[in-house]
Amino acid sequence: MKKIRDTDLALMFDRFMRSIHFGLQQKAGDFDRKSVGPGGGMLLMTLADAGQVSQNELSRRMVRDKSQMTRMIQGLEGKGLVRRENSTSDGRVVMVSLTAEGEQVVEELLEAVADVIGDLLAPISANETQLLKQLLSRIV
Amino acid sequence: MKKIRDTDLALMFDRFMRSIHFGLQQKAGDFDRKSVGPGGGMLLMTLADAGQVSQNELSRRMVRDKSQMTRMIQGLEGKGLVRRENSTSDGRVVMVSLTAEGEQVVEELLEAVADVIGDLLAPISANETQLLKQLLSRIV
DNA sequence: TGAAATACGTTGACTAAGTCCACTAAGATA
DNA sequence: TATCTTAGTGGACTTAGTCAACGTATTTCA
Repeated sequence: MKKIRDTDLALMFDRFMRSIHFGLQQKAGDFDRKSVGPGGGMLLMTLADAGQVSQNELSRRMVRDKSQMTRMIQGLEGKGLVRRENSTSDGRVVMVSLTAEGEQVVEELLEAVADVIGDLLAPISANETQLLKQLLSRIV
Repeated sequence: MKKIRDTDLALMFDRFMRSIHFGLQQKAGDFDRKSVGPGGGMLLMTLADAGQVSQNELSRRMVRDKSQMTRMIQGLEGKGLVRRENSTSDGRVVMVSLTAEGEQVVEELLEAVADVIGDLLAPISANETQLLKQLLSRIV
């Protein structure tokens, strides 16, 4: 059996992510009514996970440039999926959260993603999946 | 403890990959003499892993559009890092492989990536890392 | 307290990545 | 041979990512 180097993780992770995007794209018509795209989808999912957070925190979590955050959020705001509010405690920060419609879109999105990931995870057992998630959660 | 959903894997994987890119960027000056960038780097690493393969196989492995493959490869060929040769058995296919210089660049790149990934994997043990790699290799 | 440093977000300008379609040429099918 | 499929190329376009400059709000600390 071929030895797996740590660096192969990069290739494997990349491939896994791309497979998700690819799988989603195939069924994008089913749920991407608002055409949020991959980037917007990730942002919505992050918000679903994080609740109301500052843009700064978002860009930290998603490891994206703050300028990119601004623009992604503006796009989703225009579609009525997220809400921006000035923080009451710090005049510099803008808090972002999902609107009701955003919640609904994210729900459909999560369903589709779960579907695709489910297929990808088929080769390993439920226990192993659990283990994988635990390991990853400790890393990131 | 918060339940981790399967869909969170997407967020975690994405984040991990971005952390790698970010980490590499910090030290890009040390090894990216040819400025291959993230995309070129992934391609070189894939080639290092695969040996001589067709473009088609490459685009399958890397889950990227074939037209994108063409252009990425042209870029690296121009830098003298990869070689393109017509297949002797099938006139349609182009076989791609690393040049000697490409081998050297990829070696430095792998070292840098190993370094960054090593840092990221710090929170888990060597055994757990091994486990993680085994699980992933069965998935992708 | 007030000046300097720092932090959050926005914008502009640019480069890289990804998508989609049409097209050529070689192979496969029948 | 006529037709279908497959590998790769190129064009045109959209999205993503980078980098620096700027405005405004908050800390820091002399």
